Order: sequence, then structure tokens, then C-alpha cells
Amino acid sequence: MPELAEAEFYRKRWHQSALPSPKILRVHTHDTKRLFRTAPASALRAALTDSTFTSSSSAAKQILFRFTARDSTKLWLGIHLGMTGELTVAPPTHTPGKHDHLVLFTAAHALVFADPRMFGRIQFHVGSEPPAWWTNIAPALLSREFSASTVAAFLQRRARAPIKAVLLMQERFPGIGNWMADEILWRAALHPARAAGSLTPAEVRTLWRECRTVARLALTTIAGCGEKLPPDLNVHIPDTWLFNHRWQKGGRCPKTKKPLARAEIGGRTTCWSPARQKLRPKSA
DNA sequence: AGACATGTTGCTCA
DNA sequence: ATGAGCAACATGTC
Repeated sequence: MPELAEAEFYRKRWHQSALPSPKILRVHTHDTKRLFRTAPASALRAALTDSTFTSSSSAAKQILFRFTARDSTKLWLGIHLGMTGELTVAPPTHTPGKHDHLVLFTAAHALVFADPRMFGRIQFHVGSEPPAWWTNIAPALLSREFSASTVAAFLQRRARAPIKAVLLMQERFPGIGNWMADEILWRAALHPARAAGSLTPAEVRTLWRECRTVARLALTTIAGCGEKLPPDLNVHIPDTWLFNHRWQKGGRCPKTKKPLARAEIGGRTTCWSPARQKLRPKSA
């Protein structure tokens, strides 16, 4: 389920387990074609073995783990979880399963990247400077650079596409995925099929604000505050969000209590509240 | 059995 | 050249 906040959740999970015992003793890889399409698995195994975990970050849907090799070379491991990727922690005796495509063994743990559908991606870089695949990620939703005017300009450029499709474009809305996009549009009271260019300046500003609010709420709710992690995903989402109702049969809008609608918009299944999100902008 | 899945990419057409 | 739409990727679940 990896969008922005889930990526951060999984990053913390690996980070907390790796930190006390940071030496990588052994590296296991499984699929070496699809997931490692930009990073040869053999080179990655050779470089990471006997390296030391140092730090980690997440940005958008991507997770970065930094290591230092024995000769003090810096190593950058990038993981994109795709649709079904997960980072878990197992005992050091863990026997990798069918979908465990990358496993890092320390003295205390096995750090497991599992991805049944293999839509994820593993990237790897050696060198003192951060790689382009990390630095090229668009400015975060919660950064200053993600401004209302930047959003407005982007919506103009994508004027004829449905706003739902535009919110999924990582080049401007890094980390937003299907559920976040629906949550944002629902809070902003904007119909997902509205053409991006049809939004009034006030609507654009509301959309911008709700992008930031949902990003902030998702991060604190799902990835937890500080270093305290919720035990599982999905447990702490309040019923006041659209999230808990969007896939339910006969689901109702938590604000209007009216039935939710579902249709394919922008190539993805979309859920919205017709009583709240109108196709035509309200006439003034 | 068949529909569907919280993502990206590469192709076609306008 | 740029943007919009869609099939493809690979596998599991309801």
C-alpha cells in the first residue's frame, strides 16, 4: 500500500532494526531482472556485503538507505515499493521466501524487501554525491517550494486532464497515490473528473492546502510521530477520513452520510462523494 | 471464473 | 514538441 506515508513507515521499520546492529553480513537477492533493472544485483550484493548502515530518508514514494563500505566508499540503496512492496524485519535465521527479493542480514535481524507483483524498483549508486534518481524527486508537498502558484501553473499546463489524473503526477505531486488523491479531492470538495484547467483560483488554493494537510495527517497517523511506530498499517485511520469508507460496499461519505460513488477516472478507480463533490463548479 | 488491486512506463495519437 | 489516454508489466485476493 505504499504512498508517501507508507514509504516513511517502512523506512522507519528497517531503520530502527538496522541501527543497533548496522553491519551487513550477507545479502540475498531473488528476482534479478525486473526489480533490479537499473541496478545489477550481483554488484549490489558485492558492494553491500560487509558494509555498514548509516542513515535513511524517504521522499515521495521512494526510500533511501545509506551505507558505508569497508573502504569508506558511500553506498546509496534506493527502494521504490511499487504497488505491493513491503519492508519487514525477521530474525537473522530467516529463510527468504518466494517474494523476498532483497534481504540484508545483520547479526540481529533480516531486513526483508518483499514484493509479489514486482512493480517496485531497486536502485543503487556508489559515490560521495547523491545520485540523480534521488535528487531529481520533485519538491515535497510539505516544503516551501511546493507553493500554490507552482500548483496553479502545473494545472494550467495539464488543463484538459481530469484533476484526479493530475494529482497522480509525481513530477509535481510527489508521493500522492490513488487513496491520497481521492482523500484530497474529497476534502477540497472537488469532483475528480473536473478538468484541471477549470478550477478557479480559490479552488486551486484549497486543493493546494488539502494536499499539504493530507500529507501531514497521513505522515503523523500512519508513520507515527518521532520514532514511535504503530504496529501495523491501517489501524489508526480515523473514520472521519474517506479512507475507511472508499472500498466498502454501500460506503457512505463521513461528512454528508450520503452514498459514495465509484468510477474509473484518469485510468484509476476513483471514489468520491457526489453530494459534496459536484462536476460543475458552484455558480457564484 | 472473473474482476480488481494504494504504481510506473512506454507507446500512440492528436 | 507537448499532452492525453491506454496497454503492459506479474501475481495475489475476493
